[in-house]
Amino acid sequence: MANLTLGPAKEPRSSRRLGRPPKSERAEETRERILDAGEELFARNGFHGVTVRQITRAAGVDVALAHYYFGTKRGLFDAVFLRRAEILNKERLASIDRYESSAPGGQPTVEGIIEAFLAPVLEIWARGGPGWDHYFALVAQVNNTPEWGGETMARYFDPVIQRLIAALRKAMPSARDEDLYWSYQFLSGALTLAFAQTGRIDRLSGGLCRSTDAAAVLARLPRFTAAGFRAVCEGRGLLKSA
Amino acid sequence: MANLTLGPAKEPRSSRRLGRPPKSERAEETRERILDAGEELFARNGFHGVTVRQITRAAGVDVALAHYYFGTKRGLFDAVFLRRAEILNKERLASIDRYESSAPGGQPTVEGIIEAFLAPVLEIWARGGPGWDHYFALVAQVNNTPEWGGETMARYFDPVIQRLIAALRKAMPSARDEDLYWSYQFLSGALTLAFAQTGRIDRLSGGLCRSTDAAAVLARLPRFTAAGFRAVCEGRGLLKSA
DNA sequence: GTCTATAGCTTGATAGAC
DNA sequence: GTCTATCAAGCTATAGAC
Repeated sequence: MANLTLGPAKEPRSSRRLGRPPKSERAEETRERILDAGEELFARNGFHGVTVRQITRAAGVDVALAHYYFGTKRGLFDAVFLRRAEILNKERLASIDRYESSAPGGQPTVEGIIEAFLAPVLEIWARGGPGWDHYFALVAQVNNTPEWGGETMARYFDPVIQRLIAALRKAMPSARDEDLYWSYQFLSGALTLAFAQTGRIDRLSGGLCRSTDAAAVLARLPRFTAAGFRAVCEGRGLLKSA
Repeated sequence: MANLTLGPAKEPRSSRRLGRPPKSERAEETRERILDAGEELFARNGFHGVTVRQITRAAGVDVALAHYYFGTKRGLFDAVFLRRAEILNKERLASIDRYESSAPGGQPTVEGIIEAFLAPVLEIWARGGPGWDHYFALVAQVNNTPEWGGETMARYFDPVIQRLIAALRKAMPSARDEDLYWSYQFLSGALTLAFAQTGRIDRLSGGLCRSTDAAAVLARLPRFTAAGFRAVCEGRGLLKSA
């Protein structure tokens, strides 16, 4: 049934497999096929909009295997979400570190930091292929899902974001923390809606812009958000309220 | 079952009630109670995450009544979405018109237009009560839903957005249309993630900021996005690619 | 308009043979 | 590891009494 209170994944009843000790190569491939199919279908229809049967059917394997490998439907979802989050986080941390330690004149700028944060993501989006495409669309949905969306995003991504905020704080020493956090919230919303690829901008622009155009986002979003950060975090006293 | 291809609402089989001719006051109240409950539950769990039974149970009415009034589950969803969209659009159009016809010196600015566009929404969010709260969270989810989300947002909101773009085009005559549309896409993502109230910024900021703080958004989002528009739409030649 | 009753299916999950 | 078979529970939607 549709469950209103969607907690974290329950432990698989048969506790045989929690980590990742796949025996044969055939088994590992089966596991990956389920993850790939789940990624695509969860991204397209959301957690509740897909059945385990649809996923295994798309993967070309038996229903029971999904439960064998992942325990519950939610366990499968979490596995999908985690798989690429790890890669993404490593890339972004490395990029920020690299920029900070080699900033021109030893003085990192807001523009430089945000570019360093966004570029790896947008380049993966542009060049990563359909798997990444689906994954980013999934992140967009989770980011906008009340109740468990915020908790899930925090669990997987907050360390990198804290790293980003710290870097920006150093570049804008007079900025207030509330302003930094809210500005990041705006950046996050803008970025993930771009990921969602809903086709809305295609309609709105009469075909001039395309939802799938990662290069267009890369060319504009860093500039847009860096200017936003400066306007909010450096324009003290002008804010109407806290 | 969970339906992968979610088209527009099907005509109710019993074509008795499509428009809005509610006879008794009692009947009208029943209808509204179903809409209210649907609004809240759809917002919290998405279209597929809620059952018609849960909605009618929350509304304190019989299951069959939901089908009597709205035909299908999707018909109910669309009715929920439409109800407040109409109000919202009227307010925003009026606000932009009002600003344009009374701009200081007859010269509307980017900041003024965006403020005029955002203020009504954010003020309704701040003061509208829980029904509006749920509604905005629902919009956030739909906006980030691939496949039918873009189509739905376009259907209900595009006329107002075209009005906004036209006003901005006049204020920045040298801006390219692609830049205007993409900038609006970023604004839309930032705005709707703020609506989503996922609690993520609460966690991220260690309690310093609250997802529910409409005043904080009102104080920052117009400034953030106006600066973004200027940076993208007025900084010609500096863009890496189209 | 409202409710009872039910048709007809699909769901997540598991047990157990191979 | 993989598959067959199955369960209890829940689903949307409708027909028909009141």
